[in-house]
Amino acid sequence: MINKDSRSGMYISSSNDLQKDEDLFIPKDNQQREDMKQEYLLGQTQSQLSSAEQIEDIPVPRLTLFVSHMSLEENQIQYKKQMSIEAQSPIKYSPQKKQKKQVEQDGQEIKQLDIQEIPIIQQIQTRRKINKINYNVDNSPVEQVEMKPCNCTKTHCLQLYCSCFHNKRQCISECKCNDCYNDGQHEEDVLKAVEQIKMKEQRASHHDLDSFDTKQVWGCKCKKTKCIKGYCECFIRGKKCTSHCQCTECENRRQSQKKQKKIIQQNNQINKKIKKKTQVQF
DNA sequence: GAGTTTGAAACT
DNA sequence: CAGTTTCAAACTC
Repeated sequence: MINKDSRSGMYISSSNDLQKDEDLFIPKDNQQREDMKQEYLLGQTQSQLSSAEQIEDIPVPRLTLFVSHMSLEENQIQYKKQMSIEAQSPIKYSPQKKQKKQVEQDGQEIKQLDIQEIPIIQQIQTRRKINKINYNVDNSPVEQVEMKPCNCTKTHCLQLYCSCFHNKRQCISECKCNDCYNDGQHEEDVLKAVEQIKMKEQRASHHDLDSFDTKQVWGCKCKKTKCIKGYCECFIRGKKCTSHCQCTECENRRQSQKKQKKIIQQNNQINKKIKKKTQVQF
């Protein structure tokens, strides 16, 4: 069931998913916590993480190591007691506030060590600013004015081709779309279209894909553009391509540190050569 | 701004 | 599920 928020114009699933997510992070006791963890991990490994290779780059799940420093102070011994490792889906992992609250509840100082490699966020964010087109890639609040208008001609702005529709937004006055149904006056048609897409998702997808979640990236299939142009789904979203992608000659993959070092060395050598040449010429 | 290219989405 | 078509955005000139 999908409803529409009258203030934001966004389409909202009325299921109690949020509540369920909330529950995930407030386990009543250790046993319950353990059960949920096992259940979640089992689901992940069976449905999505079929191989170690797949785990390499994908955004799911996020593993968090909880370490207790309490025991350290008590015994004056330099050791850390591992409490648990928890898997957290990128959609479901709790924001920092929630985690802090949980720490307070436990009455212990728990330090979180993210096992997942932290990406170079700054770099991505800079590029995001440049490439931020119609997709609300970082889910930041976007004013209607900031949205790039669409130009749909044939789809009544009721298919995922339409970036406004895809972002769960009504078309704006700047849009140059033809015969637009995504204008707030054809709510029934819009809801029908949304339902239809959701139905298709359920039938086709093998994971909990949400076509309307533009933060989710499940891999591009770029063939010619090396994933470094605006045609690439991953590139647009400021993400590196992963093993989910079916792209060819990709230049948007995370390189190993060794490779990166090699490239830097090569670049330095080239720069040196160029410097030498220019010095000789003058 | 028009025409071309591209890859996602939709269709068969 | 794979191949094809349609679509709108990105890109080029």
